Amino acid sequence: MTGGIERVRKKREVHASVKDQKLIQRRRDEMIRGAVTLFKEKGFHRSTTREIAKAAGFSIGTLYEYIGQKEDVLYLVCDSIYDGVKEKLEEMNVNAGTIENLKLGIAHYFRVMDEMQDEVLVMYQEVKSLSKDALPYVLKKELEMVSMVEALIKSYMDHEHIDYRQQEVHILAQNIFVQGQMWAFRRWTLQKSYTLDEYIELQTNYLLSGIQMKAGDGK
Amino acid sequence: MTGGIERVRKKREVHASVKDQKLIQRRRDEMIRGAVTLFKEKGFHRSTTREIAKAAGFSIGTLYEYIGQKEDVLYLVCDSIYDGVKEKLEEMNVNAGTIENLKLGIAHYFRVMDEMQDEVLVMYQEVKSLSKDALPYVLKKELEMVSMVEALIKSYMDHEHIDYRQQEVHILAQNIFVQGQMWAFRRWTLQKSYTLDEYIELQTNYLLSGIQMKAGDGK
Amino acid sequence: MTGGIERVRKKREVHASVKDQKLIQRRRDEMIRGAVTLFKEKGFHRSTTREIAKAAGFSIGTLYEYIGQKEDVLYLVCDSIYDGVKEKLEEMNVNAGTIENLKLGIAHYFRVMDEMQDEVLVMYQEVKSLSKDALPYVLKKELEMVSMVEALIKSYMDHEHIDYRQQEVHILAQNIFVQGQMWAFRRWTLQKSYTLDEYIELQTNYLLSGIQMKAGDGK
Amino acid sequence: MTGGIERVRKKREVHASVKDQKLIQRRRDEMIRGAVTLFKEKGFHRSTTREIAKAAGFSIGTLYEYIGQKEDVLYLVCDSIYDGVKEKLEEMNVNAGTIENLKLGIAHYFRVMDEMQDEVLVMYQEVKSLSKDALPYVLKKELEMVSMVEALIKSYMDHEHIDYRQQEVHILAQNIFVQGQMWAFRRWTLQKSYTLDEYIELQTNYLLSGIQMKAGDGK
DNA sequence: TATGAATGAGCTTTCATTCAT
DNA sequence: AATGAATGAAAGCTCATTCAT
Repeated sequence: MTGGIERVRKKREVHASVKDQKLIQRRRDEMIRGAVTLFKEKGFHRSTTREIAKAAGFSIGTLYEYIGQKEDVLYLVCDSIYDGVKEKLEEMNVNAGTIENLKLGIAHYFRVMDEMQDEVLVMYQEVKSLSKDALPYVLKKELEMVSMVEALIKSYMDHEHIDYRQQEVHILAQNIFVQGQMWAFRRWTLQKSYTLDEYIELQTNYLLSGIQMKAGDGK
Repeated sequence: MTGGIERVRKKREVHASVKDQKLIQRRRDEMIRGAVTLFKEKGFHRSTTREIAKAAGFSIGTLYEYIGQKEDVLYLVCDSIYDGVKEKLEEMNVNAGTIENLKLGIAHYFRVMDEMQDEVLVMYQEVKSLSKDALPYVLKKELEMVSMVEALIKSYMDHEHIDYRQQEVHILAQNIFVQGQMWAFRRWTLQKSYTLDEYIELQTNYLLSGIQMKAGDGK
Repeated sequence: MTGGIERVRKKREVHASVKDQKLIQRRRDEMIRGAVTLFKEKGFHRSTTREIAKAAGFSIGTLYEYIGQKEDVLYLVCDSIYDGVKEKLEEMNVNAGTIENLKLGIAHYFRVMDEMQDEVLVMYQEVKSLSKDALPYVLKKELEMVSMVEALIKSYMDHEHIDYRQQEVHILAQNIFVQGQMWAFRRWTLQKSYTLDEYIELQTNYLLSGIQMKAGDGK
Repeated sequence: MTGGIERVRKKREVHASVKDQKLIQRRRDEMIRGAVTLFKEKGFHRSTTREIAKAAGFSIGTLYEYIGQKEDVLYLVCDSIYDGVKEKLEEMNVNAGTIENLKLGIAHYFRVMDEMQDEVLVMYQEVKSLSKDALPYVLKKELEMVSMVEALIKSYMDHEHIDYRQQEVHILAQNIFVQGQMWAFRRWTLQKSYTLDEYIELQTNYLLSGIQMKAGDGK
């Protein structure tokens, strides 16, 4: 099912009748902004193309000048959210490898998830609606993000000369990644029990205890 | 959005024209079985009521003798999956409180998630399609399941006289719970890297290191 | 383009959701009747599916219970017209081989074309709108009709022991066939200049002079 | 429907925003050339104005500088094809009235039909799509062409002092005219059975036998 | 209780036409 | 004179739901 992910390179092409690339970018941004709001509220399937066009601020005819089919909107939205998240994550470049750095990195990731929780929610509820065609492009991006988390952990472990197995670091990265999303998609329960700061502290302590135990062993 | 969860008591009523309760139960079971297969493949929105009826083995007219609207099928499916999971979890009653017991409990939960991964996937991809009306009933069940995990941890901690804050145990339970689902809904990447046993071992070690560090502190 | 005609055997399948074959036949007959009237006036392309449904006396939803796509209506119409023409032609079985018989046969064909001129017109204006898929089935029927005319001529020639080349009889049959249709699709000019009887007489004389000259030669 | 034909005089006006008549002519020629190719392949209704513009080598905006509505393209195309056919027919001016001349004239007409069979096909498949408004202009041209054939026959008959009724010559002209078109629009069957030369010979023999029989009677 | 034909609101998508640049 | 982005009416088609049998 996902065997083709590794081979995915370029972005998926979305058909546009309009030729002006600048304009395409601008209109698609408007489209995405509107669509996120809409999908947040009603989901992709319950949103009509007319509603999407309206939310974007143009007519249905114009919408179809910039996409080939309804699904393209979903792809553009997912793609854009990933880019947004990735960009925000890259803002904070933390490679020093100290324990402080690791903590900061994790906290930063959780805060990004908090800021973009609507988008994260939309994406997580809707990716599965993407066709077999578009899915790999999005999943590839997700893996890239997990890799970023992984790099952060390795940077720390290398710096501290902690011995680790690739598998362990990988699963740890996945856990952190999912716990970040959890804050968004389980907010109906989590955000009633914890503030963001509490959540960050609890999860960080917990994550680090796992890592440091290892560190204790390793030394 | 979910403020009403606590007040939810009875099951949500699903309209049926037929009176015979036994028959209702039988037909709905057939319906659910067919629907799960269908939703697994095409999702709720892309499945038509005709397809659901066919998969269940009866006519569209008959389908509507046992439900009020299409969404009811989704509700029944989600409800039934939760019941299924819960039942399986309850099969293994592990309250001894020993470390072995905790490990067994966690492993058991992960194995149940593995066995029912299709169902878990369906549920996780589709709950968001439930109306405001039906959602609370389903979320309530989810909380019950988290509570089961929580109880398992507490039982261990109490037995070991480990000091803990409610908040910590709660987040731990949520983590375990989500990690179990993760095995199902991130199988596209996880199940390429790990066998179920590896996954269980890695996650258990990791979870316990967090807990035991605590234990070390506590004593 | 038409290389596949010879291999066409069964009727082209037109999708129907309804199962009752009797009902399908009845509804399709209603549909065809309405559609012919409509196509006569506006042509296939300018007629909407809603108009077709209305002309047939049922809703758009019902229309699509009996066809798979709009084009199927055109196919059914063309198919039905051919069947109608063929049936009428077969009513008069003229194989005696006398000159009187030949004349009667030709006259009968022209009269059928006159009776069904609306249908003939519709078919001639719209066959080209059939997809590559459906066209062969219709062209095959046309060839069958030309063959009927051909048989009529041969029957006469054999009876009169006239020597003929296959090619000549074939082209003669094609001419008669087309002259019959001509009465319908050039009615805007022909029917202003001639009554049907005049037309029949003129064309018959003309056709026979060609044949009989041959006969004179042959003897 | 066609009662107005006789009163049709000037060409139908097609709206143009551009003033320069030379330019209009040039652009329309480009347009017609492109459109014929397009209509040949997909028909008028299935061709979009964008495609027409593209095939003509200019933008959709420019297209509408030279026509008022889509249908005008069809009118221009039909009109142009008629002009083309007529021009070719007039190339060979055969009025000598001899039997040779008649044969040559008929053969020439058939050869023109063969050369322009794509155009003939397009025209015959699409005239019916012309509005009530434009049709008379085109039908008038058709009658003119039938008259040319008629003149050819009369010229022969007069020269040979053959007695004829107007009606007979008229129907004969119509037959020849239609047989020429037949070569184009029934090519799917005719051109598999005959070469053009065979077709010409067969039809000519046949036509002449009718005429000469008459001649024999007449004397 | 079971059936499936009938319905029509509503969906996605197209495309002739306009008009500011 | 030329362009092409914008428009929205209208098209084909689907499908949840009803109801007579």
